[in-house]
Amino acid sequence: MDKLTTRQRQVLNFIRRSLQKNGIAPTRAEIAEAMGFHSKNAAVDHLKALERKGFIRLHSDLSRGIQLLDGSEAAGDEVDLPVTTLPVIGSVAAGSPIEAIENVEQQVTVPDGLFRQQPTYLLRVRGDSMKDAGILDGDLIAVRKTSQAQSGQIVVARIQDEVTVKTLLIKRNRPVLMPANDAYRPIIMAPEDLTIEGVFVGLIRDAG
Amino acid sequence: MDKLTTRQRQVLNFIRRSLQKNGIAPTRAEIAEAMGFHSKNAAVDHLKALERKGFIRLHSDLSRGIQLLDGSEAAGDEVDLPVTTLPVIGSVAAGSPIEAIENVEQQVTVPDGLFRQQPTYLLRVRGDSMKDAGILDGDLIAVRKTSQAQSGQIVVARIQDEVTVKTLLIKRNRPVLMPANDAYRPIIMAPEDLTIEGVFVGLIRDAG
DNA sequence: AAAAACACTGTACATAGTCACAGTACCTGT
DNA sequence: ACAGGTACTGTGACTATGTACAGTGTTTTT
Repeated sequence: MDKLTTRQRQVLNFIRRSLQKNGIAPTRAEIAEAMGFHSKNAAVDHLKALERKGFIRLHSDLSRGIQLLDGSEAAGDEVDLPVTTLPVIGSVAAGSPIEAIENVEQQVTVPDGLFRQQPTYLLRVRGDSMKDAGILDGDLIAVRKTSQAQSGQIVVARIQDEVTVKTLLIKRNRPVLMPANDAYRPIIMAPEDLTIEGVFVGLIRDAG
Repeated sequence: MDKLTTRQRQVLNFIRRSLQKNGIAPTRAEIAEAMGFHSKNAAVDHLKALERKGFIRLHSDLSRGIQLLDGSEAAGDEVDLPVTTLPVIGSVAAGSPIEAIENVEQQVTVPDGLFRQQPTYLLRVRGDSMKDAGILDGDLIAVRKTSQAQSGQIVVARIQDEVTVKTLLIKRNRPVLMPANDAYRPIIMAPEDLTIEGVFVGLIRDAG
């Protein structure tokens, strides 16, 4: 589906709102009036563009024959949207599995799809070693559990008994954990000492 | 609500089916054809009866202006978890109210209480002027709408027709909008040129 | 038994609404 | 520099649609 221009989105939103409020699609004239056009044909042009881009379907010679094609239906107002409750992991006790119940600080529910990759758990960040990557002390990061990660990804890693968040780089076959803060040093490791706990897929910050 | 006759129920059901299937109400002629009438006016009579009994509303002189009133859509409205669907505001059109429906890019549902202060809307951040505050290009920030803000808060402000996110400082009774990026300059303003649209209450980032 | 509602047919007309044609202006990518 | 998309204004033809008026016969309610 093609991208819409601002104006086209405005028209689409007006149609959607009309449909929701009145249960009926607007006419060209109504669109023109709502948008401030002096000619109905401005609306016609937009409708053609919306149809060409696959957002609506126009039924020819049919009064108010505008049908929305993009997911959000006219009638179906509230669907039970799928949500997942994720554990928030606070400070991780040395040596314990990261997801151990003891480490669960609270539960936070997030709607599925909030992040393009579905997270497995949330981790409360301690310290500012990743502040230049926009990850601050106290932030919740969404983590997808995996033991695989690629160079360049931000990962949750375990070194011996400590859990840390860093950017993973692979240099000359050796993993390097890069902080995003000049005050910290890269950590160069032997592959066997590094355990990837998961990859960073999103972030939630509460400014209070 | 009065009781319907068998025939009236059939007509109502046809309207409902039509609406569901085509997203648009039928005309008198379509009803007549579907029911086997030889005259449109048979349909008209039924519609009048349905309106009188409170099942539909007819918009006069309006093509396909049949609105269902019975609580068919009320069903399935139950939410087990308190969530709020917030509009995501993309680029804000010059001069338009920030929350204007035309600016809405998408809707995102967040559970109540995810942020300590309940946001009014989400705003997609453009540019990196706040990167040292951990707000990056493309992030969604949660904004609580208010015209009041205190020195030190991160605010969504409007200067003439432009909307921007900055830290608000009040110095010698003059508002200063501070970026969090050395490449940008503080904006010192006359109080009357500054409109506070809301305050920053949280942030959501999708790392994809 | 009469009134009122139900369930239609049939004609006619005004208006609501779509859509084609013509034209202006701006902006963007090649 | 040019083609094509975007974003409109303006006119007018033609069609779709709603609705009034005038009937016919049947069933239900009072």
